[in-house]
Parts: sequence; structure tokens; C-alpha cells
Amino acid sequence: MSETRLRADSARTVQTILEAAERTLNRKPTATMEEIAAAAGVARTTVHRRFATREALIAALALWAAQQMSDAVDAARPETTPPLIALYQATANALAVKLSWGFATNATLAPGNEAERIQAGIVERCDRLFERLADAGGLRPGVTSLWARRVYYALIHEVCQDAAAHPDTPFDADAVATQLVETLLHGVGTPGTTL
Amino acid sequence: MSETRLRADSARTVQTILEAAERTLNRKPTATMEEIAAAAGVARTTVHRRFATREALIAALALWAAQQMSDAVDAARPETTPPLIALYQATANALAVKLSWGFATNATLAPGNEAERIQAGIVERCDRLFERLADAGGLRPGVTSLWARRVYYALIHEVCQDAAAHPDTPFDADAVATQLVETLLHGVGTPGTTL
DNA sequence: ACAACTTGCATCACGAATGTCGCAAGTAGC
DNA sequence: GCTACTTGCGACATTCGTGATGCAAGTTGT
Repeated sequence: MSETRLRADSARTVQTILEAAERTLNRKPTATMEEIAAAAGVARTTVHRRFATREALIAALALWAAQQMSDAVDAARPETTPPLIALYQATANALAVKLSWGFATNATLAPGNEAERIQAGIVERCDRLFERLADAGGLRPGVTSLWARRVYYALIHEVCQDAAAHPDTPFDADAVATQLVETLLHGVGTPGTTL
Repeated sequence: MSETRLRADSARTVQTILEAAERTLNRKPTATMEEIAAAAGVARTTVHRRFATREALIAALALWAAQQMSDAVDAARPETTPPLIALYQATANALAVKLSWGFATNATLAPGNEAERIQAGIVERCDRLFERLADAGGLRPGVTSLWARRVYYALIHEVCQDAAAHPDTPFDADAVATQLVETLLHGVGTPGTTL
């Protein structure tokens, strides 16, 4: 386990490649190593020097993004802050990250991946947040914290998909987070309406 | 434009291939023609005889699924039935179809595709349904019919993803549709709660 | 039974993408 | 300035998926 010392430019190259990979794969998930390298402004062989295989590159990308997402959620202190406040904060933070790392956060990973473990950790904290919300009487009767989280995830996904489809229009994370949480809690219907 | 007469077994083969393609590609979107052919119990060359290219196969698959979905929505008479009733009916019908044709309804198509036009038609009818719902006062102020439809689609997608992940557990389309519409209209939160 | 059609199988050509290597040139760090 | 590291470039082998073709065998429909 000898840690090879890296020169400064080397670390920068890795960053550049990861960012370019995200950009490229987000637009076109089947993009080749060639295209990714071109987007990063480096030769294809250089990419292979840093990431032995395509799979390794994507794994590194997913791990990097998962770390960012985990930090973004933690920044909302979901365990201690009042549930609704934490929910809003975590949403705004997560949206910003997911918008920048759309591909990396959705990438299909090989089982046993490190990124998968981190994502599982996020889901866990998210579930606990909704449980706290439920305990505080914030969830309608009949709604489990698990279902709430699934709906929550679905809304985040939808919002990011839409934002990615319109890269020209500006994205106000706070406004979108507000609308998202509002919809999550109250839906789109008039309070009285029912089947 | 001479319509070639087909023998009965030929038509059956096409059906078999399409169903096998759906099954196979749903589990593994990158599956090869070889794997699809194997799943259909035919030789790879036979698949190529029916569908010149892989793209053509997927296009046919998407078209087939889009037709089914369109019919499923129409069966709810979304233009004439009271909005909430139509919404529920269309949901239950659509869920059943989307569960059987998960890959085909999500497949990325080449622009100008026939299936894409049908899907656009569905979206249009769906939007009109939500507009009717809005006109009837069924949507909260501030909620546009477009946002309502986006949330609706997101919920459908989420529910089907989850169902596909647990193929062993039975799927009660009616129960799920009820929960889905309920959540769509009222969200997961307690009525009074707000930010 | 006969003709037309369809399928399976083996084979081939082709292109695309991946991954590896060696060498020359350039750059960071001391 | 010297050394060690990194990069770009060109070349190569390999693998994989696609698509086409010819032929023998089997099936359908009449």
C-alpha cells in the first residue's frame, strides 16, 4: 500500500477529466472514452493512465458525486434541525449538487461499490428525517416515512431532469426547493377534494 | 407499397421477439441482439430478418408500447368523464401497461419517431385533463396544470420503478393507483403544516 | 403432395471501442 | 540546470456487436 506521491498538475488533470466526464456522459450516456478525453482536452491514453477501465472512471465519478451529495445533506444537519427546516435545507443543497452531477448520481454501479454505500447512507439519514417528521405529526395518517421518501426522491429526480432539459433557463435552487417541498407536503390538489 | 402476405407463424414470431426484447432490455438495457434472440428462443439471424437493425427493433418496441399506453389512457375517456374519475381510471390502466412494458415506454427514441408522436399525444390529453381539473377548482392556487402533470408522471415512474425492482411481490394496480392519486392531490404532509 | 415460406446454422466482413506500449517532448519541483 | 514525472501521439492487438449471405431442413397453407 505505498502511496505514490503526485505532482500538482496530475491532481488537476484528474479533476478536469472527472468534470468533463460528467458533462459528456450527462448529455450522452454512451459517450466513448475518446469523447470524454476530448471534452477534457487531453489525450485518450491519458484518461486510461488515470482510470484503468471505463468502469473505474465511472465508479470514481459516482464516488466523487456521492461524497458531494452526502456533504450537501449533512450541511442541513438533518438529525438535529427541526424536520421541516432540515428538509428544506437539504433539498436546496441536494438540488444544487444533483444539477451539477446529474449523470454521476444516477449512474448504474457495480454491486459492492463504495459510492453505493454512501448513497445508502444518505437514504438512511433521509428515512430518519421523515421518521422524525412523522413523529412530530407532520405526515398524514396512512403515509409511511418510506413512501414519503420515495415520493421525495421522485420529485427531486423530476425537477432535475427538467432542469437538465433546459440548460439555458436559469435555475433558482431556493425557489424550486420551496415548490418541491410544498408539493411534497400538500400535493397539487385542493385540500377538500377526494375520490 | 406492396403488402407482403405473412404466414401465421411469422406474425407469432414477431410477437415473441418483441415480448422477449422487452423482458431482456428491461433487466439489462445494453443487452445484445444475441441475448434478445436467446430469450425469444430464436436464432439471432431471425431477429435480423424481422428487424433490419437494432434501432428498428427498439423503435418497433416503443411504437407497440406507445399504442398500448394510448389505448389504456383513452379507455378512461379523459375528455368526457369527470376529471377525478378519469384520472383514477387512466392511472390504473396506465400502470398496468407500463409495468409490462417498462423498457419500451422509457426507451430513448430517434427524433421524428412515430412512438414519440403518440407519446406526445398522450401528454397532450393528460395536460387537457389537468386543465379540466384546474377549471373545476381541483388544483390548489399557484399550481399549474403543467406542474401537476409533471408530478403525476414522476409518481407513475417511481411506482413502476419500485414494482420492477420487486418482481416477486404482487402488484395491485387499483390499490397503487389509489395511493398515487391520493398522494398527487394531497401530498404526504398534514394539511395544516407549512414552511 | 406440392410450392412457398420460414427458420436454424455456419460463416464472413466490417466497424467501433477498449486497453496497452514505447518513445519523444514538455513541465514541475528541487 | 538536473531529475523525475507527466503528457501527447501513433501504433497495435483484441474483443464485441452488428449486419449480410448461402444453404439445408422444417413448416404452413392449399
